[in-house]
Amino acid sequence: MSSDLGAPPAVTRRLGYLLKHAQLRLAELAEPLYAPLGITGRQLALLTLFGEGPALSQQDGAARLGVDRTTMVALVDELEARGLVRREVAPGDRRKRLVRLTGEGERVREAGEEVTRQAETLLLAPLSAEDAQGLRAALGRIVRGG
Amino acid sequence: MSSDLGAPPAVTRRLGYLLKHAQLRLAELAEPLYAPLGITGRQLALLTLFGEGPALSQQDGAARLGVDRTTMVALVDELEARGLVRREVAPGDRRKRLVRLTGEGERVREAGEEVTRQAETLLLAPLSAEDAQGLRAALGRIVRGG
DNA sequence: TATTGTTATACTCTATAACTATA
DNA sequence: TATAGTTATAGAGTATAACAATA
Repeated sequence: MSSDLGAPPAVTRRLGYLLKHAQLRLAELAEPLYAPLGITGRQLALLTLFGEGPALSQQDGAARLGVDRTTMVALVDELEARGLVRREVAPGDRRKRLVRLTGEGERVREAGEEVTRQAETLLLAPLSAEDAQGLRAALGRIVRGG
Repeated sequence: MSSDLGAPPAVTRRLGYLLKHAQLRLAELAEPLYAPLGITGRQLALLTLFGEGPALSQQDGAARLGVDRTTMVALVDELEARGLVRREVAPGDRRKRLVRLTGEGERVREAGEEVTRQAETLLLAPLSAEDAQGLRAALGRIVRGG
């Protein structure tokens, strides 16, 4: 009883621990799949964000992602440098920059979303389809704020 | 259809997004509760880790938490400076430092774990008891690596 | 006056490399 | 030679403050 290193440690039952490590594991699974596309998971999230629905300004995008608008500047800079998005002055308000995907950005987004599905499938592999769906739904409700 | 800002955005259905924001929300709920104890959530996780079972060396602790051993040095430094833990040379191996909670550290750990339960309860409030349990179990299985 | 994007700057978190002591 | 802890340093990632253009 002195080398009881296999005992279930309470830290690993904390939600904070579980959420952090689930995220780490997802990143581990996903990054190698993104690498061939030449983008990071973060960048793909941005392509997904700006690629859907009506064009968003940088600030709209920042708000949705929960990051600061100054952070968004750098993120959009990266994508613009790779030719995946372009900035357009908003017709109605010349202060705003609408972020739009280029043709190449659109292609990368589609390929990336397929890869995201693969990574999520790997992460959720230990769960039944039902439990996987339940996990996603539960997280969604938590995030949208009880 | 130009100001369709309420449409469900695909980014927010990605597991990466959900996990990150669930974590952010938990931190939001928990940090104000930890503040009166004079510790951060991170520090409490360390107290929980080192407070249970047989004493762990810094490196053992680092491995369990999934951080680098150099990171662990700084984390233990903080707790030691607050008088919550002390380092002891391991009897069998003078290179190792066993991290043990002081009496004060034990008191803070207990208070902190109670607060952690409260924060988790707040986070899980939108879920039924059954779904909350299902979420914890699903995350556990994912993290332990299916 | 207020807001959007931008820049400069600083802060936090974490890891890599190199050192010391022990094994 | 290898391992545990340590230190110095550097790299992400992010935010705050101040500025220019526009509203």
